[in-house]
Amino acid sequence: MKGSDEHAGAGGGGGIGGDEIWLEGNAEEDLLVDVNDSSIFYSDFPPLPDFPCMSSSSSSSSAPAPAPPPKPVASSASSSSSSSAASWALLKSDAEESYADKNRDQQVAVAPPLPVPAPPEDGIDCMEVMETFGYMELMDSNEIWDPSSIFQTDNPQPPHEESLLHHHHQQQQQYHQNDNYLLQNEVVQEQQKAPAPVDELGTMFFEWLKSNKEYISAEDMRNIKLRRATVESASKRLGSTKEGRKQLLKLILEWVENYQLQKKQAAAGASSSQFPFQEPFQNPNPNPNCNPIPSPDNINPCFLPSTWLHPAPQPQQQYVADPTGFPYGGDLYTGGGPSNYQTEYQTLETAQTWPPSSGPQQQYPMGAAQIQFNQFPEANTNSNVVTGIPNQQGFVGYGGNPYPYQHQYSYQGNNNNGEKLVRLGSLATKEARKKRMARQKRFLSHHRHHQHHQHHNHNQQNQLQMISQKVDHNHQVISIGGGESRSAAGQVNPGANWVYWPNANAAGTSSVPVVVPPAVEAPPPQVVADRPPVQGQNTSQQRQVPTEKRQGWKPEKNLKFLLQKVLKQSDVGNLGRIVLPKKEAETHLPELEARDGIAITMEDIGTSQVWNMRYRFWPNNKSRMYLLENTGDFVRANGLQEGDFIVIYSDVKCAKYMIRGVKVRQPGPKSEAKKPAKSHRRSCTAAQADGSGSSSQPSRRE
DNA sequence: CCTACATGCATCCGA
DNA sequence: CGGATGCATGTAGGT
Repeated sequence: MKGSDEHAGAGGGGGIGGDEIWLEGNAEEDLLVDVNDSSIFYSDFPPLPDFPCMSSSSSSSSAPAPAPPPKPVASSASSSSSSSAASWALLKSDAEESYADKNRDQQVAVAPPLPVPAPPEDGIDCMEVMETFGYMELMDSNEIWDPSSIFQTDNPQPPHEESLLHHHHQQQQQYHQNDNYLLQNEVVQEQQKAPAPVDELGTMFFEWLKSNKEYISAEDMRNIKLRRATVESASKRLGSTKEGRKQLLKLILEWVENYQLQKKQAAAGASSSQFPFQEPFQNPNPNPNCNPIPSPDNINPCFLPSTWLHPAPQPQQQYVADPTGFPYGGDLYTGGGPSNYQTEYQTLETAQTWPPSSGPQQQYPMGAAQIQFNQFPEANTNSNVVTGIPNQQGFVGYGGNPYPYQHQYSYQGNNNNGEKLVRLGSLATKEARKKRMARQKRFLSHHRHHQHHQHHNHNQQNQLQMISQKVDHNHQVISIGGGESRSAAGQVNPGANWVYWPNANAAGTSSVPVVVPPAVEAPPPQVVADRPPVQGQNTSQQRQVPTEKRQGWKPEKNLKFLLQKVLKQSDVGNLGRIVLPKKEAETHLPELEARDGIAITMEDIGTSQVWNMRYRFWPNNKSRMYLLENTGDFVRANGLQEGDFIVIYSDVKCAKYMIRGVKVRQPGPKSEAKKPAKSHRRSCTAAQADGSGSSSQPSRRE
C-alpha cells in the first residue's frame, strides 16, 4: 500500500471534540442524502453538522451500557463509515486535538466524560429530540413523550453502570450483551408501560421507537439534540400542517436513525480498526509494530491505544514509523513490520469494508459502543493499534505492548450483534455502497502501484517503481529528517548514527541496548527511529532503540523501511559487499532476474551522499544469497564496523533508496576506538545537507 | 534435515 | 601478483 495515498486523506476525521458528533465532508453529504430525498435540510437546514448539537448519546453518565470500544472518534467514526473515512483514525480535528490535549496527560485518550448531554456548544440553542417533538406538537402530552417516561427502565441504571465499571476488565462481550439486553428490555417494558400514543404522529414515533429499539436507546434519544433554529426552520418550511410535521418527524427520525447507524458502524469500524492485522492481506504475524523493547523515550503516545483511537494531537502529515520495531528478522509483511501505512490502511480497510452484516463481531448494540468507549478507556488500551503515528515531537516511538493485536482481536471477537443493522435495510445498502466505493478507491490506488511488474533495469525510476510495487503492501513510512544535523562541534557528522550499548558485549549480542541520544555524537541522519538490527537467524540478534528525539527535528522525508542488516566482519571487510537478508531483500528490493543484479543508488541519509551500489545475488544451494556490492566506501565513510548496522529505506516521495549506517558502540574506552573510525578516506565528507552528495565512485564494477 | 548466512577460497583479471 | 569476483562450504538456528 502506498502510504501516501493513505495519508492523503488525513485531516478529515470528524471531531470528537467533547460531545459533538458532527458529520463532516462527504460523510455529511451522504447523510444528507440519506435523510433526504425530501430534503428539507437543503437550505435552511444546515447540513447535519449543524443539525444535532449532539451529545453523543449514551455517553452520558447515566448510560446503562458499558463503554464502547474506544473510538477515537465516536463521531468521526460516523464519518468513517462514509467516504471520508479514509483517514479518520489517524486524523483529528481541532476538536479532537483540544480534546486530546485535555487528556494528554493520560496518554490514553479517553472519551471525555459526558455527565449529561453536553451543553450546547458555541451557544447554539439546542433542544433534545424529545423536546423537539414536543415543540413540533407531535406529541400532545409531555408526559407521554417524556423520554424519561418512555424509556425508564425497571433497572436502575446506576447500579448497572457501576457494576460494569467495576468489571470493565471482563470481556467486552458481556457488556455488549448486557447492553443489548437492557436496551431491548427497556423498550419492551416501556412499550408496555407507556401510554399509547395519542395520534398518528405519536403512533408513528412510537412505531419507530419500537422498530429501532435495538439501535437507539432512551439515552440516545435523550441525548440527541437538535438545533432549535434548525427545527424551527424546518418546521416552518414544511408547514405547520400535520403532514408537514409528519414529514419533519420522519426526517428527524430518519436522521436519528441514520446517525445512530453511522455511529454504530463507526464504533464497529473503530473496533475493527483495532485489529488491522486481522485483515486478510495483512501481516499475519502478530508481532507488533512496536518495538518489543520500548524505552521510555521511545514510547510513542501515538501508539497508545487511545491515541490511535483518539487521534493524537498533532498533524498527521508525516507518518513516522519505526522499522526497528521488528522483533526478529521480521519482514514487513510477516515479521511484524511496523507499518504506519499498513496500519492505517488496514484501519481504513476494516472500517470501511465491513458490510453491516458482515459479522456479528463488528456490530455493537446501539449505544453500547459509545458507552463502552466512555466508560472504559482502559479497554482502549488493549485495543491499541500501533499506528506509527508520530508523537508530539514527530518521532516515532515504540509501542509498549508488543502484541496489541492479539488483545484487540479477542476484544473484538466478542462483540456480536451483527444482524441488527441489517434491519436498516436501505441504510445498510447505502452504507454498503459507500463502502464499495471506498473499496474501489482503495483498490485503484492500490493497483496503481502494482501495475508494472518491475522488470530488471537499472533505471532508478524503475527501481523505485519496483519498490513501490513491493512496498506497496504495507510498509511503514518513516519520516526522516534531513541530514543536516551537526554534532555539538558543529561539524557535519558524515557517519551513521550512534547507538549506545550499555552492555559490555554490545554488538553482536542480544543484549538490550539503550539508546543513545546522539545529542553528543550528533549523527546527522535524523532518522526518526532506527530499528535495531535484528537478525532472525543470526547469532547476533541485537536490538537497539535508537530514538532520536531532537528539537528542531523536522520530518522531511517519508521513508519506508525496507531492511536492515547487522554488519558482519565480512560485510565491513575489504570485499566491499554486504550480504543482505534474503527474505527482506526479496520482499522489499527489486526482484532480480539475473545474477548480476542491478545497479542501485543509495542515498546516505546522513550525508545525502549518493552511493552507487549494486544489488545482486549469488546462487547458493538451490537458493540465492543477496548482496549489496560496492559498499566499501559507504562503510568506510560511515566508519561502520562489525556489529554496526545499516538500514535501507525507500523514499516514498523522491522515489529513491536511502541508506544509513548506524554505529553501535559500547560504553567505555573501547567505544572510543570505534567511534571516530569514520571516514578516513575520501569519503563522504563532501556531501552535506545539500544533498548534492557525490557519488561514491563506484569501484570497478559499478 | 533445511534454510540462511558468514566466510573461505578457487579462479579470473589487470597491472 | 594482488585484488576482485563468484561460488562453495561450514555452521547456527529453525522445523
